[in-house]
Amino acid sequence: MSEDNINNKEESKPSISFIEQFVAEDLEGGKNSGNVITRFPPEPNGYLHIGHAKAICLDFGLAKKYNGKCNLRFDDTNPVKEDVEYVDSIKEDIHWLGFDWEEREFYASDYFGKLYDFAAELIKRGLAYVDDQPAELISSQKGTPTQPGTESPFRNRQADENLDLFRRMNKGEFDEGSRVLRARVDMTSPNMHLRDPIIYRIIKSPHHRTGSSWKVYPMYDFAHGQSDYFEGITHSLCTLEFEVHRPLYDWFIDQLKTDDYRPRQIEFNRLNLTYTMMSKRKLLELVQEGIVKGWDDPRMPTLCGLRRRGYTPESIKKFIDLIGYTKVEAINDVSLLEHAIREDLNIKAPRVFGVLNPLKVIISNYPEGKEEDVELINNPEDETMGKRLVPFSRVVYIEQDDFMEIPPNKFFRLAPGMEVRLKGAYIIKCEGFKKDEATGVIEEVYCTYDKETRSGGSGSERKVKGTLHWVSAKHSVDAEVRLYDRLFNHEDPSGQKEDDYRKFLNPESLKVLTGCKLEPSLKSAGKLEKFQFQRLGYFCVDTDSTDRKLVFNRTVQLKDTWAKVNK
RNA sequence: UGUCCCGUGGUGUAAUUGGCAACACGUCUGAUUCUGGAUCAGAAGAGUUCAGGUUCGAGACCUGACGGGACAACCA
Repeated sequence: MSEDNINNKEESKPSISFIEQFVAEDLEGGKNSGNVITRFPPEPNGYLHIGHAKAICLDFGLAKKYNGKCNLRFDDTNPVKEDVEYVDSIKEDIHWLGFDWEEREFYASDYFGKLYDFAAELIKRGLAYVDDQPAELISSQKGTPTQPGTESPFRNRQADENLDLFRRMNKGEFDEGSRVLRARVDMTSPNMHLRDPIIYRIIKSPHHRTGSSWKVYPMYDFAHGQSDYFEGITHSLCTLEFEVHRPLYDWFIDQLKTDDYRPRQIEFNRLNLTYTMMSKRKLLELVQEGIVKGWDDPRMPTLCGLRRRGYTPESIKKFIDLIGYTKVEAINDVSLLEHAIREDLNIKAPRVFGVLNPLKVIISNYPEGKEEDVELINNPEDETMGKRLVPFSRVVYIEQDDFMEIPPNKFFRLAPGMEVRLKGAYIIKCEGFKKDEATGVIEEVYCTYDKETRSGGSGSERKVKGTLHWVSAKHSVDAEVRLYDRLFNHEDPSGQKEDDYRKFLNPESLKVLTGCKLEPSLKSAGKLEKFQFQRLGYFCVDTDSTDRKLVFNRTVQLKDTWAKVNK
């Protein structure tokens, strides 16, 4: 192999997605004067979820990489479903992810005037007509994917009359549903979207931005492509289901454009995650039916839910980077998302002691009333995070799981006669325990400690098989800890034809633990602050937490090879 | 009985545009560890849905099957 080849291998760039390849080609071809302008176009009718994050990362990320701009545009063409509540949450979530649209905050409703004029122009050119038929009739005349449609009796209405009716529709002279404006394309097209699509309908509810100045509203298909055109979008990135809409968008732009410029639409696969679902409608049902506690319930795949769960924007972006953009409809394993958050928090989260299911351990030869501070490293992955002092005393709590009366093989924890290290403190030996014979519950464990084995001390070299986390009973703070598991116990809960997704709800998706014992330093933790509870997982302070009642959420468990062995 | 899109280890993606399939997650070993975490070393696992064709050479190109998906809201 020549030296050149070796160098090439070492320098080989990470591959870019097919979308980015198209963009790069356009740039090389001198299209759009070398500009890249994208847009993220949410409808303000729900909260953003991780699937939207995939689009956001693409739209904003690509623009940034190619020195372009990305607009935020709310597709607010349906006043009956949309609300400012959603506008605000969407903006917050995009910022949280770390993207910014500067002053370019647009609304499809900004273009209602232009869109109306364009529709009027289409009428004048004989390319649009007012249809007086009811919805069911129009629908039945559309035909089916395998059968051509039939033409409306109003299809050949004269332009003057169409124009007059369209104006009067907008003045509120007609009832909702009584008339629509349709584009005059081709009722026999194999593409259903081209069969004289409805482009305007009468809606009399007020709009969150334009109030009641309009009585007629453009359909999404009539607003979206043209909005891109008005904004000078060069690359219009969207999900696969809009592929069949593209010919329609092109048809509109053909009527509208005055030069060579036109936005290039590129479709990619939407994000699917195992054991959850992304349908906004179904997520709304979970909220409305009280199955979850709100849009920001930590079990939700919404960005606010993930944020409250303890996910970082970096971990979400890393995950999205890992899964890539293709045209294959894929379902991604949540374990990859979990890997991303573990990897991020491993570096960032300070380690602390928290005992979820406390078991009292009495160290009988440790002087009563004595207490001492032991020093612990905050994060072995990052020395700059320093050390802290944790109080130790005669009575400590350990995890119930860390003691067994009759241990199986390879149980490196506490059991009668066995020794174990209390991390950062001493080696202790189990001398006995107290058990409620009726229930079989272990109530207390009695140990002795080896004074010489204090961590960092002269006798600390001695090895024992297990190391446990612990909390001094006297100094511990109580907390509620919420353990989350997947919301559904089916990989694809909403993809089952026969069964409603509700059938697959995991009854154990939330377990609330009270009386958990935490080390005292946690008392002052701020909301959403993240920690690794050593040997257990990553946790963050819930937004419900107060000074009087600490509440933590478990973001994700640590990998647990013992649990696997134990199976 | 249509039109459009897609088929690469268990999962998600690569393959310098035609030169004998790479990475990540997961899985399994082992080392190490005062977290059964992290880290380190290693392993197993696909011959690219199938059948033809073009070519010296195909995961890439062509044809045809097969399989999956999208499209029939006055939703977006």
